[in-house]
Amino acid sequence: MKTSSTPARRLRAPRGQGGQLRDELVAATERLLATTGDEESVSIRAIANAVGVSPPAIYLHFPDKDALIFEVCALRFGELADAIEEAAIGVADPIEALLVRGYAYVRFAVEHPEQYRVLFLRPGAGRKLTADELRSTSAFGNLIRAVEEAHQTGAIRAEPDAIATAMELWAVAHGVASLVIGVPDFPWPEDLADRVLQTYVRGLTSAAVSSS
Amino acid sequence: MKTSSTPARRLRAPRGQGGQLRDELVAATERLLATTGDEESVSIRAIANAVGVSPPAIYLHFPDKDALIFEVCALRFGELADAIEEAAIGVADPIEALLVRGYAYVRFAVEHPEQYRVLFLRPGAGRKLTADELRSTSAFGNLIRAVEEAHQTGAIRAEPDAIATAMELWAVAHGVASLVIGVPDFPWPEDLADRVLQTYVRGLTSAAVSSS
DNA sequence: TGTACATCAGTGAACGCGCGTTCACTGATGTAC
DNA sequence: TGTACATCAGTGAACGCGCGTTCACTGATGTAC
Repeated sequence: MKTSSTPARRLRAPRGQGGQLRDELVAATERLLATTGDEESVSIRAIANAVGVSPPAIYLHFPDKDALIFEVCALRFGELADAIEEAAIGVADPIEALLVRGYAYVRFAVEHPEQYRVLFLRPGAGRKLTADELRSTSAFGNLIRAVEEAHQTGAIRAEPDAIATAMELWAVAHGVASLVIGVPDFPWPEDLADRVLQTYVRGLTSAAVSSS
Repeated sequence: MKTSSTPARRLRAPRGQGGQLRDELVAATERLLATTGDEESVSIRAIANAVGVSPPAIYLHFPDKDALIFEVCALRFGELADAIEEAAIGVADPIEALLVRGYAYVRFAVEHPEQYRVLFLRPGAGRKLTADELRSTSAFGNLIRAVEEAHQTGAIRAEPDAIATAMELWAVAHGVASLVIGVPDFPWPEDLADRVLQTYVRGLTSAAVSSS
């Protein structure tokens, strides 16, 4: 059963519209990544076939395969950031806002496991993500601000600072997301993300530990 | 620079000792996985070359490549379980025991990132890990017992039960481990695992929430 | 108003490569008669 | 005590495959004179 037996040759773009194919390539790559979930199995030939174009045509718009994959990852990362912000809109309580962000993060990951895998779980996923880049990313920056807000209202502790606490929150949400994605056959409870995030944030709200 | 230019042909095993090569194949595969960190790049040819044997010799001991990789994963999983148990020996306080288990888990993962990747982060890693298998695994079973102990002494809440709480603890530890492995260039604080686990367990120790 | 030319958006065939696996074989060693 | 034979632990060469990428090319379309 060859599912890709439809050549469906694409019409050639008119004179000035060469960049049009570029967008279609990105879209097709994103789609293929979503269905296969494995960067390795998304081949230049498969992408070209999905768009209805010959493999070398891709090199008119991207220097190599890595550049194409990277662009798709960047797009997905933006979508993840948008999904989180959208979820946090209009949530007044700063604690609730933190929880809602965490849920949105996990939901995005579980609903797009293959893309999440490409973003954070594939070998060398974060290789290009340096400290400055990540900190300037809207997603992480927004989370830091949300933590600061919760801290300034006295709702949570944030030690030693908001950045460290944001990292911890990220780790907790990432833990639920990547575990559910990585071990999918296990009967994870529906409310795993809720419980973990609530317990963690409760740990942040409780009085400072008295240890030395 | 070909590092594998040493053929170093291995001596043929004596008559009854055919299984000897089997062990050497497993050891070499484990070693290669540890250095490359990617199952895809650990090829039949590379394994055979590392042992000093021809590629087809592998098929005298394993039906296919998957069977060999799976056996190596199972071994590593056992080592992870052992490392956790060893760390928990002699820790009387049940809360401290939970924390110590979490640290040991994260430490194992960070010290053996490639093996951890093969165990839990590669595509299809947990595909073969069904609920019953995992529950009967010593590693997860021990964690459940540790949670029960902490619950019975009144040190923590465990809702709805110890199994669910064990899953949550796993998710939290896995979060730190896989994030540090997945985004290695980010300046993670040294004590990220400590802080996350402590905060989470503090959330478990605090009084039950009053929400409806 | 016609024509030579440049440009653009691609195509078709082929490159070398490494992969997992198969197949027919070899040669030492033990065993039966 | 010698010899034919079975078995065991491998080997060497080759299979078909899909991969990323390159190279020479095509043919429609706009532009300069």
